[in-house]
Amino acid sequence: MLKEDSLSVTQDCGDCPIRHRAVCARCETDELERLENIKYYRRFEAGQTVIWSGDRMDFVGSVVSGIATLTQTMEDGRTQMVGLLLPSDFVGRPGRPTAAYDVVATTDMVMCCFRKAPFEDLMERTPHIAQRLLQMTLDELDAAREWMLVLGRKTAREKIASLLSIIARRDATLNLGGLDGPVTFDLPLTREAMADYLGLTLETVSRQVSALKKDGIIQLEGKRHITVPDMTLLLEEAGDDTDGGMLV
Amino acid sequence: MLKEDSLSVTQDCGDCPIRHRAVCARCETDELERLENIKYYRRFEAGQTVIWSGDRMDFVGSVVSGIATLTQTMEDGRTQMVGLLLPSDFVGRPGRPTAAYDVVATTDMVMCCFRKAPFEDLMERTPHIAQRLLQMTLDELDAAREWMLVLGRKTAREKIASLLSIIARRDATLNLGGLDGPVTFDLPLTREAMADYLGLTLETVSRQVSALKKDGIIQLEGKRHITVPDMTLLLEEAGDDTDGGMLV
DNA sequence: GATCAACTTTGATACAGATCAAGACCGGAA
DNA sequence: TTCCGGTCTTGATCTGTATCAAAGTTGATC
Repeated sequence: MLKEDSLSVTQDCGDCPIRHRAVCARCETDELERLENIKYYRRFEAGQTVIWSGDRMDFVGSVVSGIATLTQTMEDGRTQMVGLLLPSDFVGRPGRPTAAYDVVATTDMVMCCFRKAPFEDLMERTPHIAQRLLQMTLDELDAAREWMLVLGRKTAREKIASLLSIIARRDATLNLGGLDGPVTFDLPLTREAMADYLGLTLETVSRQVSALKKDGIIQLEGKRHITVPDMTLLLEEAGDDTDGGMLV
Repeated sequence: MLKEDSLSVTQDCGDCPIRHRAVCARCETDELERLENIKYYRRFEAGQTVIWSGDRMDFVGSVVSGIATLTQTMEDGRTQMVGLLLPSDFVGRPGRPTAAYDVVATTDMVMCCFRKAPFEDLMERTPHIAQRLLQMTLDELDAAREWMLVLGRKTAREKIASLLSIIARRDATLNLGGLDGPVTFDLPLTREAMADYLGLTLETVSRQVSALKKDGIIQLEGKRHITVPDMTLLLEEAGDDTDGGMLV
């Protein structure tokens, strides 16, 4: 089974993205077996906390379905989301005993977990796992840096447009591709969560979403269901370069 | 030579941090030799551009001395610094042909470079290099996420204090330790570069630096030489948790 | 020692987004 | 059906930072 170094998320084996992301055909079959042996699933409900910052964390894993957020909070309560975990994203850090961020499920979610110690052992003996994780981590780093530009230099309207673009893009590539025609998706975040991701207040988020709607850049059905008639218009609002350079 | 898996930067072999960072005693000696063979040095003057975003990049490397910045620029000129490269920091991305950011030397700088293709070959055959790079990249990712909190949720004054803390800390650990007594260092950045890092204007940076000086949190000698009489006061201004959790 | 360019500081004013406040909407429970 | 809590929208006002403008400082060069 699994004889290609595939980057895609759900082909063949629908249950466990990490197998596609972290291992490849060059790994020995019995290493795959071992990975299989230390794997287990955890199920979370919307709103449930996966782990608190500072807590002991004895597993790593990846999101199978649903969405989680990575957030940091200051003593006075100011909150910044530092990552949005969509299906296939990796969670946890080999070589560190405690969690650095709060991880919260924002929708019902399933994670595929590996006990950390055996996973680290395995990583030690299976070079391509570390190489695969390195690529994934570099991608996350690029995404984080992309987000630094959003947080530091973009206006509220541009921030909203950037966030919607990212969600639309991820949604489109995970499900039925095509960013050419109209794109439709459900917002997996509350206005407050969007605000925490964008470094804004929830009122500002609400106002800017309304403004984008009024200007015809997006269509709203209810509060969460969004249609983007023309993605290029949205990307223009986001202030991005016209190429498809955006990550996440 | 080099018989420990050392994380420190300049012991034993003063000329090339990457040897300490990316390799370790478990690697074969002849792999070390090969690493040695594909290595070369490049020297940059203050203000010189190492590479432009989008350009072909056929090397990876690390900073030996001096400081460089990683920046992103929007079409209209808005600029966000997404990384500060201090001695021992790694530059470049194995597995990607072009640079994703502008890299500019802000002081005279020396880099130790490796041609990318041979380096990737070597990485393929020497597992601990990928493992080492993974750890370094995870550290960078944490630093980027820490910075997202700064950009998204901190006030101008807190931003300045955060930046000064990071520079003071890096300076202290690279040179003569001790964050207990007063800490003295030279700012390696112009007010404009600080602004680009913090998502502010240079005028605001100037005002807030003056304010911190007036309040006795820092002392200024000339425009660039800074003394922090009491680091705990500065960290308080930065709004950080009291523990030493800050990264970079 | 004078000149010049780059960098920095300081002041006056404008504005984007925060804050405070009030309702509107919507789904679930009784 | 009504109530209720959570979520979202909208309005009025305030404020931190940007913007525009001018002058001060420093160090290099002639």
